[in-house]
Parts: sequence; structure tokens; C-alpha cells
Amino acid sequence: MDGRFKLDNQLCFRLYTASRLITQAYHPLLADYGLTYPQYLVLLVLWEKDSQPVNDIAKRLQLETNTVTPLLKRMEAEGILTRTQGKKDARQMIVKLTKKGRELQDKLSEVPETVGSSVLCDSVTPETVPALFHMLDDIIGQLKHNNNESNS
Amino acid sequence: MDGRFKLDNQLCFRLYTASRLITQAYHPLLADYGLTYPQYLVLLVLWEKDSQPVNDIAKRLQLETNTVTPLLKRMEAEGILTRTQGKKDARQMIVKLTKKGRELQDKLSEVPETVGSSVLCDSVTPETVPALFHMLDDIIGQLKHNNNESNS
DNA sequence: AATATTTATATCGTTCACGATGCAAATATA
DNA sequence: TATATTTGCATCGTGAACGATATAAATATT
Repeated sequence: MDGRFKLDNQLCFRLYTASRLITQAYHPLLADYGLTYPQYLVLLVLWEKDSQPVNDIAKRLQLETNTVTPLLKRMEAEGILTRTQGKKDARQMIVKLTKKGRELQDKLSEVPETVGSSVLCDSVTPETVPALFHMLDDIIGQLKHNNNESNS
Repeated sequence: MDGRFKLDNQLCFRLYTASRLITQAYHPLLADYGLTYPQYLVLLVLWEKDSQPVNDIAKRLQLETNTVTPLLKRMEAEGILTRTQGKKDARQMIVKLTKKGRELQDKLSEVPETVGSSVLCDSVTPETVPALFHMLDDIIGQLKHNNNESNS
């Protein structure tokens, strides 16, 4: 059979699988606090810089607002954050962490290390991770560029 | 702020983003034939080996049957494949490509190369891809192992 | 042979992800 | 200032993912 179509030859399938499995690895750590992995990503963004409009959060996560808006609403319903209309620009919705949202950072302090260490193996070590990051960043940059190009 | 929580330090976020962007890259190529990326993956599996039970397809894609079953039903509705009860084991549903499903392989012959070449860049070249594959395979193997372990 | 367990698949509910579209506020242009 | 365009966010519909659970067939145990 044509080797081009072999699943094992495909980068995309590996990324797809790795991404799903790593989300599953987060699950037991986050489920205790009623969080999903994308919600955890939102928290990472807000812990870095609190009080941001929806658009900035979406851009940071490379997601569309139609993905982020419902996600934020669920987190608001959970009392993790607030969404208030911007004063300077009435179109913007400013997202702020609540006390509960900020406190989650302490409660989840073990998470990055736990997941991080669970991925380490023969070929993925503190020495090789930078090279892996570099390749993934290049791929992401390339795809972002190509995908945007075909939209215009 | 604690560097552990920085989005930019996280392997998982890179994999998550790369996976999503690559799916988006496939979209325009597959949409012409009414296919989604996961449906394309099912086709890759069946082109490799036609006539498989649901479970074998799910295992190959590292997915659960509750993800694959509805997916296969949609593809059946599109006339791409058939699902017939197994004779040897009446619990199994045997999935077979239709003529239309087999013919899609010719129509999509350009897809692997098109997507493949669109990710090539400075740090991702035919020379470095094997190393990237090796790291991703290691990560996948590690995660598969860890995730199964915590289920038992 | 009768009962228990495992296996293969399916159903259900929830949460993304995202294309398409809508709407109101802000900005640019006439 | 009136009109057009852009921008920020939201709504809607569809298709994954996946945890939890159900069901029937196959297999193992008693």
C-alpha cells in the first residue's frame, strides 16, 4: 500500500494522540476541583495576568471567542471568575478572577510538576525538551501562518 | 510569578495547539469530500486493512468505542462504509468500505503530501522528523502506560 | 447445565472546537 | 453629522471526545 497513507507515518496523528492522552493525564488532577483542561488553560492565562478582555484570552490560547465565551460562562457559574462589561469599550467583557479562582493556584500547585514528570522518558529529558519545544513552536508558527493565509 | 504555571513553559499546551492547528490545516482539503479529520483517520485505518471490527479501529486510533461508534454511523450514513454484525461473534460490528469509501483514497491522494509539506520549516525537516517522531512516540507510550495504570 | 464474569458495542449527558451568522459599540469615511 | 466599515462578543448547529452506564453475546466458573 502507498506509504503516504500509513497512519504510522503521520505527524498529525501523533500530535492528535499525544494531545488527547495528555489531557486525559490532567483529568484526575483537575476533576477534584471541577475543572476541565481548557478551563485550566484559562486559569493559567489569568494567573499570569488578571483582568483581561475575552479577546486577549482567546488570542493567548489560539482559540475563537465562540469557544471561549461558553467556557468562561461555565467558569463564571462555578464562581471562579467574573465577566463585567468594559468601561472604556462597552463591547469588551473584562474577565477577572474571584478569590476562589485565585486560591485555585495554590491548590493546583503540584499539577504542572506531576504532569511534567509523567511525560519524561528515554528520549524526552530536561536536555531534549528545549529542542522539542523549538520544533513544536516552529510547527505552530508555520501552521498559524498557513491557516491565516488561506483565509484571506 | 511561579514559572511552573507559565503557559509558555508547558509541553501540553504546545501539543494541544499544534494538534488543533493541524486539524484546521486538513479542513479545507477534506471538506470538499464532506470529511472531518477523525473520519479521515478512520479511512486511513480501513485503507490499510479493510473489514475490521469496531474495537480494532478504536484501538488503532487510541479512541473509545463511544467515540468511534457515532463517527462510524455518520460515515455509514454518507455511504462511505457499511457496518454489519459479525458472523463468528455476533457482538462484533464489522466495518467495511464501500466503493465510494475506497475511491476516496484516489481523490485524497494529494492530502498527505500537502499537509506534510506545510509543516516543514527551519527546525522540522526530513532529517529532524525521525527524532520528533521518536519523542512523540515515547511520550504517547509513557502516557498510555500511566493513564492505564491509574485506572486499575 | 446454571450462574457469574468478561467482552463488544451502544446510549446518554456534558464539554469542547469551530464554521456560519447576528448584533451592537466603536471607528473610519463621506 | 450621516453612513459605512470594523471590531468584540455572542448565538446556533454539528461533530468530536469521553466518563458513566446499559445490554446482549461469549466465555469462564461452579
